[in-house]
Amino acid sequence: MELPNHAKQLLLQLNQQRAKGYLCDVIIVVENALFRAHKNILAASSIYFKSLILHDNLINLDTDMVNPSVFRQILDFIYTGKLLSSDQFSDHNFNALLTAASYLQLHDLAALCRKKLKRNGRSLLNKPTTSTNGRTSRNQRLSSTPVTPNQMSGLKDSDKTKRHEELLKDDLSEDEMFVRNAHCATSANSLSPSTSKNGSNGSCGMQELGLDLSKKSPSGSTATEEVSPSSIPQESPQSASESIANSASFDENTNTQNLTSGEPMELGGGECEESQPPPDVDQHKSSRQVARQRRQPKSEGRKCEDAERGTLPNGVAKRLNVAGERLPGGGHGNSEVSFQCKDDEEGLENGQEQSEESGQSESDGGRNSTNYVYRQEGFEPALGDNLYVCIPCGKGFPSSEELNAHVETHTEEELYIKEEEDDSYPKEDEVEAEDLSSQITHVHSTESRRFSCSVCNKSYKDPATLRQHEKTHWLTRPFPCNICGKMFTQRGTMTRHMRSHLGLKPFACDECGMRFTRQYRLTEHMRVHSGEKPYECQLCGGKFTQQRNLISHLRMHTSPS
DNA sequence: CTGGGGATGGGGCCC
DNA sequence: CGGGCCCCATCCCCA
Repeated sequence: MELPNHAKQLLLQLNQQRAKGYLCDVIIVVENALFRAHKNILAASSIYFKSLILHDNLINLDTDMVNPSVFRQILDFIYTGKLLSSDQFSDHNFNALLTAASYLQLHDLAALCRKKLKRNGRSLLNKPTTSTNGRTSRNQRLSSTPVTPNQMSGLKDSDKTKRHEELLKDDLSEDEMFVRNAHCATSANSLSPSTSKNGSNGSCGMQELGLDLSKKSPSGSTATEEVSPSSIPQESPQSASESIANSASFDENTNTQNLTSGEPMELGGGECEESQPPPDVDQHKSSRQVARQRRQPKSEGRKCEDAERGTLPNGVAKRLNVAGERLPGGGHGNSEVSFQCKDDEEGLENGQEQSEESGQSESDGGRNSTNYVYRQEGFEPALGDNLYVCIPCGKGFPSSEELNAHVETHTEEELYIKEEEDDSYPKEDEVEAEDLSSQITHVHSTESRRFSCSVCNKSYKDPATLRQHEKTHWLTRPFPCNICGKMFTQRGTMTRHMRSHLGLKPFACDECGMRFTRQYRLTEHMRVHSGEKPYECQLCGGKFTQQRNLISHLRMHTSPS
């Protein structure tokens, strides 16, 4: 007994899920575009994907072998078994597809392309011929003898680059080359409004953000062989899928990115430059790093636990639910959408309240749980595209910038939160922490701090800093994360947050190759190698490499136990 | 099993 | 806008 359409229906469902980001657990980065997908599907389609996604949730494909538009077609093919017929399927397109399919070891697709090219009478796949300019088409040569990623990675960089250049020349039409560049430029502009405002300078936005995708998940097959610490994403599959799904959810709601099936999420630019080989850090790998590699799965589980307990960043936790609620098209209610950890027994039926409350109380002490507007909270059908809502007046705005501008038109009295019960600055734990910190550092002199906050009386040296501080009292957070939607008061914090989404760690340790999202972390880390312990406990003489550990230690001294 | 220490990640915020 | 520091939270190791 066999259901005739079972496989077809299954694929259909999976493709729909992909379009909505449901249960997607891997991000594929192609140039500046992000694609979400399901690991199982990719693994079932290609040995190459299978090996890549085994250790990584963020895959960065070699941009010389595949470009975003081609990869979109490929992804569609993987999920549907069909190559959409359209005018765009020129021979050039099939060549590009063939190259990419070979690179990704999608043998069926490669065979289809070869067949199509052969049918068009232009295929030189099986019998290399001389092209009009007398050159042998290296693309076709490659296609007939697919280069496995391992083979490719075995090439010297120079050879690889050369080969890529050859492939590019042969595979991509002038138009495609143009599109690639234009794509880069436009996506730099499609970065968050704030970033795009700064212009792209002809480079892709990632670099402006300090986001180096190639460093995160190097192209080629390195991930298939040995997983360097840097290639292990910090993001659990769970959080990755949350991010993607959540991103999709409000993309669909806000039409800001207008995702369609397989359409790349315009992250806001990527590197136009050729992907760089990963730094060879394996031989420097410390035992600790190896240990960390080992425990990575556990830390993923930990994030699941965090989600359960609502200790994930509030925006993430919240969108986890919102994504389920607000997906358009009906039929995708909460019951169908589940981004829970697989071992989550408790479920998220009441998870929205949990994540909203506990999630925020964790990181923000609960202070902003009622103060700040999240886009989803402001999302009402009546608001249309004006999803950035000002709480005091209820007006909606299409962008954070406009909301920001609007907020500034309010008077201070309107803007500041009159919550006497919560405005006991500093809070108790802050006082305690300050007591501890005061044992290490001295209190700032207030003499030169002429500019004081009218809300909490904190004083600052210059008006700009005061203004920056005052924004922390605002009702809104003007800088949303493009991936999870979490809002931030400072753009820099949001940018930093984005790095954690993407597992981007631009700051590498020269000693062991370990990578960090922040320079300061690297500085901190370097003391591990130098053995420097500049922080000394005045009570017991204990020395520490990090100030925070000294503070933690001091807490041990001062605690009643 | 427990507590302390080492190390790391993420957010807030000031400079 | 980046750097730096503070906070909290967490993990792992080890005594």
